[in-house]
Amino acid sequence: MISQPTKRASIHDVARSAGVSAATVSKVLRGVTTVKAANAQKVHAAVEAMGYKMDPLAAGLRQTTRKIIGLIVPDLESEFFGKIAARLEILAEEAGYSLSIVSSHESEAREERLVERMHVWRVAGTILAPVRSERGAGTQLMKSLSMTGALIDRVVSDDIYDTVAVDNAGASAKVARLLAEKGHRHVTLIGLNEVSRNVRTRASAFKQEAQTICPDMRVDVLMIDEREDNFRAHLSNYLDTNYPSVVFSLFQKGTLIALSEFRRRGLRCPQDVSLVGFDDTEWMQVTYPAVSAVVQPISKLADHAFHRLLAGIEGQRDGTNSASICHLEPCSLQLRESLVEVPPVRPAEQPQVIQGA
Amino acid sequence: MISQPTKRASIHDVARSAGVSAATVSKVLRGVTTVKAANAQKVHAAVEAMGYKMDPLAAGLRQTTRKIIGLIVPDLESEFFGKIAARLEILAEEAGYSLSIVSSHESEAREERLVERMHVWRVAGTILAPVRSERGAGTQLMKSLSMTGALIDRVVSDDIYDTVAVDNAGASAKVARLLAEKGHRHVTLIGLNEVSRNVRTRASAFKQEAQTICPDMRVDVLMIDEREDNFRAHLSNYLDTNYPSVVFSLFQKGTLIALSEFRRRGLRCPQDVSLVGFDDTEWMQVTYPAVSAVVQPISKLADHAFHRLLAGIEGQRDGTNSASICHLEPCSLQLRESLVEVPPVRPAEQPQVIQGA
DNA sequence: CCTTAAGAATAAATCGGTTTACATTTGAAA
DNA sequence: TTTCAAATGTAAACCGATTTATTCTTAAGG
Repeated sequence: MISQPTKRASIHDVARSAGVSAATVSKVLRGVTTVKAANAQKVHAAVEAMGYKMDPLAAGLRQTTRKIIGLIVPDLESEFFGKIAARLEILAEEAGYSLSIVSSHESEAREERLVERMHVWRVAGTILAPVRSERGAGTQLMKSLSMTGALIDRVVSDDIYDTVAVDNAGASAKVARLLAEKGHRHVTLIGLNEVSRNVRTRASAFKQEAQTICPDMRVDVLMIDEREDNFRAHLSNYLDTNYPSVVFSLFQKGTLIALSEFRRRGLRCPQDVSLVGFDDTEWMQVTYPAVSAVVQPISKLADHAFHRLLAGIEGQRDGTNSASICHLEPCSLQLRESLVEVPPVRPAEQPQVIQGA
Repeated sequence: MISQPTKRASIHDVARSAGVSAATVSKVLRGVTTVKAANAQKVHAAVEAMGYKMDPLAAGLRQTTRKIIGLIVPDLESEFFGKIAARLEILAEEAGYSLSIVSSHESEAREERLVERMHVWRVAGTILAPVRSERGAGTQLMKSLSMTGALIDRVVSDDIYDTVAVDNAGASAKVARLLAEKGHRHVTLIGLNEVSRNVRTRASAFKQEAQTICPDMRVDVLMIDEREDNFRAHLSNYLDTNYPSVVFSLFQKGTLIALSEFRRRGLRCPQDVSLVGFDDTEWMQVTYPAVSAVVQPISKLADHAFHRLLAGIEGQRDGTNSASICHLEPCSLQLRESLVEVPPVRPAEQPQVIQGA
């Protein structure tokens, strides 16, 4: 709430003070070497003396793009995208860019507007984590505006942009093999039918792998279309008449709901039923039992996306225009107390697949 | 990865196409009324025809500040600051600004650099959530650069900037009164001695209120200086020889650790020991028992900070330079299963205060 | 019909840098 | 000492808008 009386120093003020031209100051500041050492010294002294800081936005005015990278995520509240943003911020700065973070708030319409915003801001490149998939409105607009970019997370592959995502299918298959090894023959997958394809991919990959390596494994899929609110009720209803030896939750909150539902109905975990979750988080190591989970390599995701984008930005005039790359980052499995060898066999129940409303 | 062949249309192109001057186009676009309707129509038609979008950064070049508001938070991974950022993003856009979100990654040195970045970006105002407090490096630099701003969250009051924070003391006192009412006479507070003063404020306010309204209440304070890793061990050690009727966790993760530690040692919650946490989150309603918690009014915090900042920006030339305002937003209490009336009295133990290493 | 003031439109300056095109030094070879 | 190329330096154009100072219209009043 203070009024700034003194006008900010410009590059011309520095030039005058140093006794050289503005062009020379510009060269010195950008590290161009064709400047006599004596003059460079004078410029540095002047800059120091008057505390000059150049305006990075004005600097980019003459270029076609500015030293800015755009990041569009579906939400900022989740740990996942928060970590992505935090990591990318560091990477961008190390590369001399500043990161402009915006959230589409899970709205495709907004996603489209944000893509346009990145365009008018003349960002050097945009990393888009689409609300739905690589076929959403945002990606389309990016293409039609010929923007440089990369896609991340809820994405499979694209003809134009490089894509970087977690290997959902591979991780699910790995869990399937693990559960089979541990003797589990009755698994329940729980998931939410979101706009994002991720959860569905996880489910189908699990089923396929299970089918292949262990045909006698019963796999129930509890996939709810509705809002989360009813999720617990559906699960509870299911557990009234079904007794899986292990539950594999395909989304983070489901893991928590399953754990608390076990407790509510007096099921001991892992003695009565094991639990594995997709997506690891801090609290899973402090619950009792600590929960086994698929760990998504969030930092690596960000690293890879960033390097793909940078390649796109810097190799702009690369005539080859090589085909886009589709990168899948493998997940690791964090084993904790909630998953054990299958308990002694109980009377077999009839296979059954519940498909939510 | 596509190269953009066609140069972007500028305001001059639009002017030429519409058969008027650039100045006229500028007026039409900014809604200045001294333009003949016929010309305005032509401009709009031309804009539409060539898909012109003005460059918001070039537009602000001539002004002393741009239509940008800066937001500096200590981290982006937490739900708390994620929600703050998400809310402010919406508010800023509604007011015609765009929000530039950056994270200081809990580093005061970085916080300082980010304040400087906001300055060179010539933002209209900056909302700073300091790493430490209003007396940190970032706030100091903001003052010495005469920047417009507002402080949020880890902050009490300031002579220059308006401050907006949660009423930590009030909430703690409210919990103290509630626990007293419910008959609890042995409470354990658990907290982490962070750089932020928040947790310490919560502890001392609780003690003071307890002292006042219920002098016979025993209040143990378990405040750990070290990293979180050892926290669980300290708590476990404490519970070996102490039997509080309720634990009040002063930070979110502590709530989870307490809950799981209860289970590990076979303490039934809430029958054997009640639990209340500071800072509510999604998972607390799905655990068993569901956890009672102090709900921080995150959105309101953001709303208030934003309106204070906007007042600062727009009332810039307000000669009165009214004293800064210190706003405390009250918290509510979400009662769930984990807190009950005090169980039948057990043999009294000797009062004791444990102060972590 | 002539003045004159308000109303509209615009050329040019400006913001703070970069880049270009050209001028001036410098230094080594002739 | 002369010559020419390489090394340095700079004025001016430029980026894409806004704003100012000025000119050109228009319309009311005498």
